[in-house]
Amino acid sequence: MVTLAEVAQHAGVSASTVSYVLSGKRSISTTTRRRVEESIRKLGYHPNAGARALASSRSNIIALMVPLRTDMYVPVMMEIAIAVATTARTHGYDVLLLTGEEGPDAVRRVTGSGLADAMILMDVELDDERLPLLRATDQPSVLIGLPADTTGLTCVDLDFKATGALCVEHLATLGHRDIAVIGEAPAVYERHTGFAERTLDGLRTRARELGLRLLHRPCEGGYDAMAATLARILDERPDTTGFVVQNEAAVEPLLALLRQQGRAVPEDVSVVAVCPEQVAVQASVRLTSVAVPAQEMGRHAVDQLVAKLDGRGSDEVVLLAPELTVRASSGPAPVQP
Amino acid sequence: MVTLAEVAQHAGVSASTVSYVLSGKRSISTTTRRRVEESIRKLGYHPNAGARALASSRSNIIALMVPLRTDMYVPVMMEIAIAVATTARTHGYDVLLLTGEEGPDAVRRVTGSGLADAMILMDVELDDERLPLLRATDQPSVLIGLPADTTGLTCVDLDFKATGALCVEHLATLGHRDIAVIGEAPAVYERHTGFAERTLDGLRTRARELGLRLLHRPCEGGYDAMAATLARILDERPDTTGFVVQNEAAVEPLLALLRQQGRAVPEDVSVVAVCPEQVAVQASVRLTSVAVPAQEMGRHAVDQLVAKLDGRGSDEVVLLAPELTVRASSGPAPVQP
DNA sequence: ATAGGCTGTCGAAGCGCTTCGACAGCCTAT
DNA sequence: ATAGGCTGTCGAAGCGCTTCGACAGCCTAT
Repeated sequence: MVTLAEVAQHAGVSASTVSYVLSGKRSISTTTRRRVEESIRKLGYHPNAGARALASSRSNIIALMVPLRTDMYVPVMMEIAIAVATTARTHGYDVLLLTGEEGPDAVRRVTGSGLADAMILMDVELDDERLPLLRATDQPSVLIGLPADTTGLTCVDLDFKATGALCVEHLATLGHRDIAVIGEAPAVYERHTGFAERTLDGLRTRARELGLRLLHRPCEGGYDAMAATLARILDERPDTTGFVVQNEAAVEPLLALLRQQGRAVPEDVSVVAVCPEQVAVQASVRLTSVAVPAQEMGRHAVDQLVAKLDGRGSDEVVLLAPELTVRASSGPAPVQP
Repeated sequence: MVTLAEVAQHAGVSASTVSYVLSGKRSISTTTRRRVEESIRKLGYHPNAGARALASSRSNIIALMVPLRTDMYVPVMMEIAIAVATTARTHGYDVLLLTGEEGPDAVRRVTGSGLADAMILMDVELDDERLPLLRATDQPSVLIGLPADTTGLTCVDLDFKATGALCVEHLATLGHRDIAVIGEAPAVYERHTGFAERTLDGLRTRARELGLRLLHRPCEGGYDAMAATLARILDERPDTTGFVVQNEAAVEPLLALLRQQGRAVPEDVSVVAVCPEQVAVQASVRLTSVAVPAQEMGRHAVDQLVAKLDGRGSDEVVLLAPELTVRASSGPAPVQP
């Protein structure tokens, strides 16, 4: 492995000069800089990460904690993770992948060992046990998701309350009066993952304001669960003409069931989904949807974190505004017979 | 931050003694060890990662290169990534997440800087430009996937040729004579990702051996593309009764289309999928399928890598045997009218 | 003409570990 | 009784960087 000393010797300068060329922290004459850069290139020099971390007490690494479960919103997670890795690189940072498995210990380990300079936490629960640790340390962190108490924390998330409101508004505008919400699996609500409850809050609040009737039913993914849920909904509210689906795994089963029962989309019933763009576009009916802006969330989280690391930026909660894209699954409510 | 020197002072021993307690590389008396461990616990000591890496020239980090594209086999990728992270932790390693974006430069950077001790590469293409670099360096690596030339490389993958053969055999046993393969998107074949071609090879070879007629059509995901592909297949081979689907995004559209055309599954046509378990189970018909053993691949790759890092293990290609699970989508071929 | 201030470069110290050689003190074999 | 070999511990060197203080050499303002 090539060292900085070797580069210095090759260029005929001192080690510190090479270091300053690399960091730009002191001015270096153009001729010297050129010579050093040439030597770096010729020798194929890469600064030793450990030495650099030790000397500067900066690892240039961002830790990303992803949920261990692989059963839910996986595409969104993956998209965020990749956006984080890509954006981090543009700022000169690498990304360390941690699973939620270690829990709070992971936070202690990372902050204690200087493995990473900062952390991004995904899938934060309303009352997450890692939060006190984050507040206690001076290592910057950003949450993707919104816990119950955000004091002293920086968070990025989609504005799920506004998302819920937006879905209801869209259906209301089209004349739908009875709306059913196909929610996430019951387990999601039990874990108190904030986004599900916030969406529901937005849906309910706006529905009340607009005088609509709203029915909410959690639903496991898959065909059988969806069939049971749909049957129940149509028993309870036969006049339902608008559906809001938040569970990706329920989207295609719902469409299949509606088709099977002779309910045409969008002529008889309208469907609005909260899901990644790809799911909306590839579904058997192109879905009117609010996209979860996974890439933007990942990018934003890193930008925030880097700002903090540079001494800029501060604690704040950023809620990204939802955007509803109208596609082929929603239309005017059928005229009452 | 607590340092090793502070622990040493607290325990009343020298720094090297603490180091040896931590590493176990020299014998330490039980009393001393207890005392040191107690001090470590009390002070909440975590070894500084940079200092350790510098002194030992070992970072205890494994780099994982994931593909940048987020448009394909995402759940599989994510499952592998999480299995890698989890397994690595059990061996005391952390995982650095790299996207394919940097290409070969990422390999140079990692090996040159000592950022990681070893690498795992996912989504390796048949003639990947990173391979020469891997062969040239003495840093251990494992590929998930199978390039054209595996000399000097360690690879882990599902045996896709056997997978193809297994699907054909299953349908043949049930009496199907005309089989159609819904393949991956054309772009996948153009990129020469090995697995698609190897599956096809297995399908064709076994079909020939068993005297079956086989039609292969690449297919983009989604409903419209699937509709066009299916129409074409049924025009060309109206007697087709067996389908093998490799593209996850085509599964549900295919089932919907078959239903729509009045072809019952499995009474009229049988469907076998190559996809993650979850997709097979949650589909509108529970699918007979060969699962891609993502977790096992990730775990195996790490185990191999750690063996190499410990001086055990050697270059070899491990192909995991496919397993076909019979579910509700396949049955005896219909009796000829 | 000269003081004072830049600009560019160097040398040395230090970051927090690991690891090597040394050796004190004991045990065992003769 | 004594040589030789363990066992357990220490001190020092070194890993490859960053960063601080020092200062030579020049320029500019008076």
